[in-house]
Amino acid sequence: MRVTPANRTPASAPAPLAVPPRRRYHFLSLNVSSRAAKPAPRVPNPAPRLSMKTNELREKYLAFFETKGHARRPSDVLVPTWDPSVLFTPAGMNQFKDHFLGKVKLEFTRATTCQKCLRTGDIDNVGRTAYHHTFFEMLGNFSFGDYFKREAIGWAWEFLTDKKWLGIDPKRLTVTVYTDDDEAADIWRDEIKLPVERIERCGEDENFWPASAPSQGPDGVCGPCSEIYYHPDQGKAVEIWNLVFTQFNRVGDPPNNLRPLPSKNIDTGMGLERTAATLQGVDTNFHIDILKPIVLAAAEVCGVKYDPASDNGRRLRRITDHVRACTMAVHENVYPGAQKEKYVIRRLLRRAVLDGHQMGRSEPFLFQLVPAVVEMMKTPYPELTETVQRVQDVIKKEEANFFGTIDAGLARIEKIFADMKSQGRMTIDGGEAAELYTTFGVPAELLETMAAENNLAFDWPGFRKAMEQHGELSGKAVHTVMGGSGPMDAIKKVLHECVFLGYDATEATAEVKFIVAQDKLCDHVKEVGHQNEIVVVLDRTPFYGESGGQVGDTGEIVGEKFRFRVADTQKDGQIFKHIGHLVEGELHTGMKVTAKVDAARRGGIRRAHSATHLLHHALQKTLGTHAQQQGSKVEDDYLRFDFTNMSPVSAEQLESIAKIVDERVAAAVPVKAEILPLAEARKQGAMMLFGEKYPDPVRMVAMGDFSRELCGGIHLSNTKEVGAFEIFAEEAVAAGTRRIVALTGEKAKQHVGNTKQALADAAKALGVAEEDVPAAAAALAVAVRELKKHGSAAGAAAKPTKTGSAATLSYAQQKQTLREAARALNVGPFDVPKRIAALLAERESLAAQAAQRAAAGPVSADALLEKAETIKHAAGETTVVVAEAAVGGANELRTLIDQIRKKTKSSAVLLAAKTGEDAVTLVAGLSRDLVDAGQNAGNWVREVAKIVGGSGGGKPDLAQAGGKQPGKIGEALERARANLKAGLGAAG
RNA sequence: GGGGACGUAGCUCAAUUGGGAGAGCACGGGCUUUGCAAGCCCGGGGUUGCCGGUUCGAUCCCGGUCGUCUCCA
Repeated sequence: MRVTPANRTPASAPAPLAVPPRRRYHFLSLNVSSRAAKPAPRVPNPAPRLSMKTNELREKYLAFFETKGHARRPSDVLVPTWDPSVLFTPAGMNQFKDHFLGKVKLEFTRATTCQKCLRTGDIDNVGRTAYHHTFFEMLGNFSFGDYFKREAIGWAWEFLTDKKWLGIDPKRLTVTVYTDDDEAADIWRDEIKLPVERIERCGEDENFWPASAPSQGPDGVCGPCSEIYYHPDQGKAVEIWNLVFTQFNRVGDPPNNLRPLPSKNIDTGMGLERTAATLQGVDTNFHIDILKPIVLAAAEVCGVKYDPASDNGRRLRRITDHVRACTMAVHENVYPGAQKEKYVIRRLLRRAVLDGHQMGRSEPFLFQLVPAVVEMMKTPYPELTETVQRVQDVIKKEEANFFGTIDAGLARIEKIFADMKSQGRMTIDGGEAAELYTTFGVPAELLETMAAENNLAFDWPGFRKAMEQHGELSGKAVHTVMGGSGPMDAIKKVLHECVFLGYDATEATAEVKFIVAQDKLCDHVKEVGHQNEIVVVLDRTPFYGESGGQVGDTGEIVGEKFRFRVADTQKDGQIFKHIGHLVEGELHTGMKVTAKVDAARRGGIRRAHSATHLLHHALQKTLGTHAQQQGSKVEDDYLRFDFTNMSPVSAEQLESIAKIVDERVAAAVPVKAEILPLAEARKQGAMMLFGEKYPDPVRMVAMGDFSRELCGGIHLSNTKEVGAFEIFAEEAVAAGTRRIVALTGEKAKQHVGNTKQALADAAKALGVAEEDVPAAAAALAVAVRELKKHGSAAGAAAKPTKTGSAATLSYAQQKQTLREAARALNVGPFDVPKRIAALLAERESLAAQAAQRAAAGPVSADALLEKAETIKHAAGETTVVVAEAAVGGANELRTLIDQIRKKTKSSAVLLAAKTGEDAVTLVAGLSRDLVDAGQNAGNWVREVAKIVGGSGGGKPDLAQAGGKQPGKIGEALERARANLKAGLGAAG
């Protein structure tokens, strides 16, 4: 007889419905096929809501806690850029960190959420097990110093078992509590009336948060927890809800290191997919109502049938999980990339692509699943529907990139595997793995998986070492900047910070605190060799140290009888390093000095930096909010700005961007910087830049009401001071990232002048109106090409017609015209006049040569054959042509030789041409029979070339040579005849 | 910013120590066929990304540059 929860005897010990064995994760073995073949036996009292939809569960949870006075809050973003401690939101409590710590004013003390989460800790299990995901949703209810264990436990039980809510049979549930937590255990036993044998006490590694906190730490807020398990008809129990009671502050190591918190908190987490799976009676999360359709869509796109127990079944589940994670992340503007959260997304995407590749896909397919994901997820997250196209574009592009290298990468991998087999090696070399990764972008984790499938080990230490070397090699140029760790560490221990005065001043008095020369701390220096740089550290400084993309200041530090030229300023933590050379006198620590920043250069930097913010604003306005900053470099009236955009920015868009910036400059808007709490800045809508770790409080730079950015840089006081703004270039830096280079102030004005000048010069050289420059330039290039190829150009002499309508072009048009001309000539814009001059000269000289040849008359094979002589030798009879031919180059000589060969049975031809004032080209050809007889065209022509001061060689049947003395062609040809006859042993 | 790979016909790719730039597909024309599918014959199409160096001679070697991919910072 089957034992079901309903007919077990609670009295027997050990309790048949015991809490499952302790494990960090609980999941069912995925044994779907046998289950499918044999329907689950009837349960006497099946759960009444066996078919509850996931969306219904999510809504019920939130609604239930609303009835208990909770504020329903939206999910926080998947990638919380405001929280530098995590890459992705790992749990529901993350957005309430400050609430728990009492750092923010509480507008509510009870909250409930359904949070989008992403974890990669168990990524290898995804698809293989029933319950592992990367992306998942977590339901939770939270108390910030409000209710505690009694309510948390009571409400959890009510929600799970009450017929109005989930209505789960109480007999299917068991719980665990922390070993010391009598309070929780008593509530379960006395108030919930749960039999004691269904309450298990567990140690700190399982029922404490963070795990093992009491003995091992970390210090900080922590507490015991209580987990609720669901016992299905078959298989293992599932942990569906974890109630965390944060009631302690851990200080130091035991004993007596857990201090009670004045206000105790509740933090609970219920896995949405996992609970849905139990309620829907399916044995893997991937078969619930919001995931199964994606699995099936993946199967269709991949052209396979979904067989849950097969390899492909596992691959399809992994694809389902990963494409859902990627969709949600890309929707939030987290694109696949090389670092941090971007790399995580890239890895997920590539893993899924590899799965598809193994099922026979060779073109992007994941992007086709985006609509299916959105369809399943749009009820709780309707905003997903607005970005489907962009998300698909991004995913497709990344897929295409990887498909582009995957074949080369896989070919290499196969070769490695084959080599290893033949050599009997069992471990993938770390160096090879690193090369594969750095060249083809095959993530090491992927290679490791593939190696395992071939029963090969993976050399992780070797891989890491190789990557370290790669990193050193790549970073070498950067790291040669002086100031090793030794002296700087010592300085930081003594001097914690250096007061920065540069926001308000470019000059200040200060005291020399440290001098570093030759990587050693010095009390004084007097070098004037200027070989190695010296670092000076002051107690206060107006010099800006390079950070946030803004370059370091330059200038001078002067004092009594000395002058130190600052070539660069770097920031090491809070210490400013003035790097440069002593150009006069001696420098001692303790000296009173005056630090003077190069104010003109600083002015240019300020213009460029404020312009950067205007540009960012204009980009977002023109291209959309996805055009977010990816990095920038701000120098003296020069800026580089990288941002997210999938395609090149069109000329029209660039014009619009420039126009917006110009308008903002003309509007003369004040620029204000203020220090305020991070949370407040976020509330005011400040733009957070990727990858930057913001301190709290932060500095926010605002321009009017349109731009708010967190920025430590130095800005203008009014946008009008930017002066001129000129976009210099737009280019790609990486897939999905574009770069705009722009100039401000003087440099922008100069650039405008240069552009106008270059176009004017080009027009003058070509003798056409400015607007006709691109066409004329293209025609010129074609003419030169024709001349080179055919020795004559029909249209070469025809000058482009000069249009009388010299309509003055606007500057934007001039810029565009010059760019078109540059593209036609394949050079940079400012090289256009130079290139045109070079082409004109080349056309001139080619035309002259052509004219010379034309005067000498046409050269034909027949004409040459008329002058041929026939010689008899041991092997037969050969037609010999040794002559000068007035042609343009080796190609034409070869053509003549070919023609002679076709017209004769056996031939030996050596032709010479004067191909320049002091250049001779010789080509020799022998017919097959002569080659077979041991003759060699290479030797023949080489000997002859010596006479005209050159050398040569080639293949036995055709060879060429060159020389420098056209005057000796006649002599050379004599020798050629003589040598040939001698070689053939001719009778004469 | 640095390391690596790649860049050849419209597309996919070849081209032995440096020695005459090719194939397949696509395209155009013709033939065969009632038509289709297909087959056969012929043909057009190239700045070997660009600039420079070495060399008698560079797709090939070297330097630089641009573009794409990739990794590191």
